[in-house]
Order: sequence, then C-alpha cells, then structure tokens
Amino acid sequence: MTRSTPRPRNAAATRQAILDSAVVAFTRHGYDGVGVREIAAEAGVTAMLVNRYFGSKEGLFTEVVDVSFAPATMVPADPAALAEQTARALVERTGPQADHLGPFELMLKSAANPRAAEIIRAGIQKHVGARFAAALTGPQAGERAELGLALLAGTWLMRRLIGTPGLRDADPESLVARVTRMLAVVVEPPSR
Amino acid sequence: MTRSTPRPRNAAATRQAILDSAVVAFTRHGYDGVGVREIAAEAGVTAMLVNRYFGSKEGLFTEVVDVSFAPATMVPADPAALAEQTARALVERTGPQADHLGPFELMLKSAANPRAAEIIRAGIQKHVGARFAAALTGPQAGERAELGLALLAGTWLMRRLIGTPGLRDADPESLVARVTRMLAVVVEPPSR
DNA sequence: CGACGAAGTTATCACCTGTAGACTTGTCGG
DNA sequence: CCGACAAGTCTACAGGTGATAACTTCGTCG
Repeated sequence: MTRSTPRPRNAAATRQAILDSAVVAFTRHGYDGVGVREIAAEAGVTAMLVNRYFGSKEGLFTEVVDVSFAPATMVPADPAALAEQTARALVERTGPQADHLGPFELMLKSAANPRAAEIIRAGIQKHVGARFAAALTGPQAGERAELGLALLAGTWLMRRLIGTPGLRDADPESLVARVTRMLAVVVEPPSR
Repeated sequence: MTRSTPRPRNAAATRQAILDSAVVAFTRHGYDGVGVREIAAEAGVTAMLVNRYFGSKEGLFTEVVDVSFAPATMVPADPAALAEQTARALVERTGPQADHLGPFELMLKSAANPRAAEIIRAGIQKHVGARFAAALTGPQAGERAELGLALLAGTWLMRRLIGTPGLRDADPESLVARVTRMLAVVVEPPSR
C-alpha cells in the first residue's frame, strides 16, 4: 500500500529541493544576482527542471516569496509587548553573526528589479500586511503597520546589508530600547 | 592666452556627460540593472570611453555615489524643527509623481550587490553620516543618526519601490505627523 | 605646416543569461 | 517481463555582459 519506494523518480521531492535551493539563493543574492543554472546545480539537477516545474524564473521567484513570507514573520501576539519583542528580534537577527536569511533580506536584495518588487508587494499584502495590521488596533492600522515594517526593513538594510558602523557597533540593548520607542509610535493606538 | 577653443576634442565635457548619464541610469535601475553600453549610449559615446575615463564600471559607480551623496541630503539646519522638516521632505519626495531620483533610490536599488553596497557604505560615511550626526547632539549620535536614516530609507523602500498600499494611499499630513514622532525619538538628545 | 598625442571608434573576446526542443533513462502497471 | 509514460538530461540558441587591443580621426603646438 504505502509504496516501498516513496516516489517514481522523485517527482515532488525534486521540486522541493529546487524550491529550497531557490529560497537560499534568492535571499542571498537577490533576483538578478543568481541564475537558474546556479539554483538547479545546488539542488542537484539541471536548469531545465526549473522551467519544467515552475514555468520560468519569475514563477519560481513567486513561489519563493510565498513560502518565505508565509511563516510568522516576527509578529508576536501580545500587543502590549509587541514593540519591545519586535525590536529585540530585529536586533538579534541583524547582529554580527546572524545567518538567519529572513524575508527582509529577500525583499531588500530583490527590490531593484521592478517585476520582483511587484511580486514582493503581492506577497506582503497576502501574508505580512494583514497579520501585522490585525495585531494593531485603532484607525490607520495599515499605514501604521507598514511604517513599522519600513523601520524594520530600513534598519535591516543599514545594519546588515550596508553595514553602517554606527548601527553595526551599537550596543544591542541601547538599540533595542530606541527601536522600541520608535515602534511604540505606530503600535500604540492614537489615543487622542 | 586663454584658449579660444575651450578644450581639444571635448575632453572633460564628455567625461561629465558620461557621469551624468550614469547617475540617472544607476539610480533608476541599480548597479546590476544597467550596462556600460546603455550608459555610454545615453551620453552619446561608445562604451569604451567609460573604461577610458573611469577605469571600470565599478570606478564609475564609485564616482556616481560620491556626487550623488555629496549635495545636502535633506538635512535642515535647525535641530528643533529637524524632525518635522525631514519627515515632510521625505513624504513629498516619495509621493505618487515623485521624479526626484535621490541618493536613497540609488542606495536601495544597488544594495543587492555586495561590491556596490561597500561603495555606498563608504559614501555614506564620507558625506551623510558625518553631516547628519553633526546636527544631532548628545551621546550615541552616530547610532541615532543612522537609525533615522534607516527609517527614511525603509519608508522610501516601502512607499516608492515596493509600493505598499497602506503607505502609498496614506494621507500625507498623517504620514508626516507620524514620521515626525518617530524621528523625534532619535533627534531629541536623550535627556535623562 | 606637419607631426605627435589625445579622443574616439570598430572588432572582438570569453563568458553568462533564460528558455526551448529533442533526446535518454528509469520505474511502475499490467 | 515489457511497454508506456513520466523524470531528467543534452544540445543549442539568440542575446547580453564587461573588458581589451588595435585602429582611425581630430586638434594643437613647435
């Protein structure tokens, strides 16, 4: 009943291997910075399989964005400590070692290409935006949520991609405290 | 004595034309998104001249970053109104029409390439960092300045490059007010 | 006025890009 | 046991990449 050999010649497993390889490659080097041959080689297959399973490089990227933005992207549940927890997670994941390879890196590395940017926008709207906005109460939740995302993305950019010294060498606790205060502006509902 | 004909065959003028073309092209499409042929064609010369005058594409990019970050990059003088003025300038320049093509766009579009990112980091340290930090008083001026830059860059990214709807369709005045409050966290010296 | 040097061009190299068609090989149902 | 169908590969194309060497044209100064 249960096949002794899991799959004929590894149909879905190969597809998954390509997707995994693509997640890493696109996040590391951006949409334009990596070729399908490179992705396929890392997965142990030839470049043709990419087009076979995902239609095109763009189709593969679409799926990469989808799976990369799907998991709970540093959005804690409790609204009260949301700012502080988010700030701490950000600082930790953008630290000196930091091999995390999250969706922020994928977004920043691929934003240069307009087609990729459009795909990312769709992914954000589908996954992150809604979830983040749901954690926020009060008016203009969308604007406030995306402004928070902007701070996170910008900090990720300066601290990790560009490597600005003031942020790279900053005391983590001081950084957490300051980011928390900035996030508080958009997290707390405009109680006025 | 003063030569009637300014220069033999347009020596420096051609160089400047290439540089101008490169500023526009690199800012629009990023370091990896444009080729030297395209830049040279826009300047009305052949690709060879780029290598002749700037050594390589990387050398040209270095000079582009230098001239692009050199002008007063939205850093007002008065520290009191600094947050509000900066926020207003940001919102205006990332608006729907917005053909400004500033250094932020250059940075965001080219950050994917590590070599380009390194060049940008040097440019920021040379021009923006020092000037911005000088406008801030108190301890951790560098960290606070770059955190402000991070917010500006992140907002530019989400609002203009990605095009997230919550920020694109936000009321400008509301956005200015909120960014001002976030910037205030890093602008006001830690009076504690 | 004539030649030397700078300014600019043409041709080309070696390599990489995404995609397509035709081919081979493995595996499972009958 | 074998044929059929899917999984995977090979070859190739048409175009683009940055960079180099050799060549032609123009301007100026002795």
